[in-house]
Amino acid sequence: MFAKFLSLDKEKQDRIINAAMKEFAQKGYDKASTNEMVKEAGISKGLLFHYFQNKKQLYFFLYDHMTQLLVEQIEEKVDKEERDLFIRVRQMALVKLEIFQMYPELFNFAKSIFMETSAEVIHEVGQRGKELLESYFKDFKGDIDFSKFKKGIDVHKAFNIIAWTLEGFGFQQQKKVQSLSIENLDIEEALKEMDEYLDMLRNAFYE
Amino acid sequence: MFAKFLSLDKEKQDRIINAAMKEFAQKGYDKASTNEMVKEAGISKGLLFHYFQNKKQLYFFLYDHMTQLLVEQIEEKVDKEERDLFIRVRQMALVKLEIFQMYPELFNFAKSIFMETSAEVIHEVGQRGKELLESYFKDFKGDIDFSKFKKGIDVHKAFNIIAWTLEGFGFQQQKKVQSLSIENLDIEEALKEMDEYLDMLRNAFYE
DNA sequence: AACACTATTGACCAAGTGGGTCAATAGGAT
DNA sequence: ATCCTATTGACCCACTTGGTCAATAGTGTT
Repeated sequence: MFAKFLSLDKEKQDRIINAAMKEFAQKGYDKASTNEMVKEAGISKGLLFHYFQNKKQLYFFLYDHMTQLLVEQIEEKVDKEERDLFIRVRQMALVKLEIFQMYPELFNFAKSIFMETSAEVIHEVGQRGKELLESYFKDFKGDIDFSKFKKGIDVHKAFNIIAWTLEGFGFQQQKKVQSLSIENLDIEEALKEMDEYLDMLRNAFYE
Repeated sequence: MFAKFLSLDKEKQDRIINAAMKEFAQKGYDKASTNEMVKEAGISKGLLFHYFQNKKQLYFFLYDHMTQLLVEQIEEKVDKEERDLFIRVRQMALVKLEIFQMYPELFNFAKSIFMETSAEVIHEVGQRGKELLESYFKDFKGDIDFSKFKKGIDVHKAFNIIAWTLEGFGFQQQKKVQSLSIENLDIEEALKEMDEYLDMLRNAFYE
């Protein structure tokens, strides 16, 4: 169904994907403008509608395509046998970083889907989202080794603190990239800093 | 200049303020629709433009009015002599909670201002924002007692972890309020939970 | 050169929405 | 009755929307 689009050279594909995700993420389905997308992607209006029948089809193409990418990457790069929470969390962060470098708008797009209120798409979004996200989180909770935690620590709360810290750190880095122009963010440096945060939390929560 | 508006009964004022902040926060200045605002507030289009000359004036009224409220409340309820980081942070959280109960959209509105890109308002926003936010954060960093921290702890990072945890927790509670209908959130319960998070972090970082 | 075939453009369309206006009405006070 | 203000919502025109389509550019084959 998207054979024409998928046979484009990858660079152009990605330009279109990123432009569309950015617009949908910022404005929501209804207010997102296909005009803005084509301007940002540097293609003509006609071309976008040559590849995708209409706005809705484009939206769900992005949804499915990006979901697939996410699942693939997690499957490939996260070791499901690893039982240490911090190592698992770190692996997830690496996956996120890698994807972010290719599709900087993907996570904003994903977040925006949760907040979507448009009557046009909300039903179908609801349907597709359920299964996937559930299986994804069940996988993750899988079998973490909680015996390493100090006695008396509420592991659920500890997990939240770790997640929120990573989220906050990620957001901070994202803003840094946006302000300091293009990809001259020192990734090594950022990872080192992230590890320092994780070390602090490991010392705080592990025996 | 806004005498007419300010002499309205407070309930109606707040309905209008909340509706406008919500719309601006969700869509950004340009795409925010005054039609949506009046629909949400339950007033007529004409009335809104009876109180405010135009959209821009409304926007900056909200900006100034909410800034003032925030500063007042912090001035009143945060003890500047208190040198313990956790106590100070908790006081700030209480201020935030109180404001949130009256203006649930205020913090979303504030966040949206930072991301505003509209040519119409961006310059003036930039100008007003600077002074205020700077003085606000200088005040806060004021003179916290860092001697209570464990040796070897990076206090800057510790502060970030605390801030991100509070942010994450706050966001979680906000979502809970939105989904579980109106104000039947148990505030006592929420505060207790927040204190448990703060206790965990105090144990982690203090000697 | 001539032809075929696809990729790509952008002017164009009808429908809808935007901010803002204003004559008309409702309500209350005197 | 009269005056004054608060409030309404139909209306205006400019602009944007998703989507179309005839025309053009580009590429390869003969």
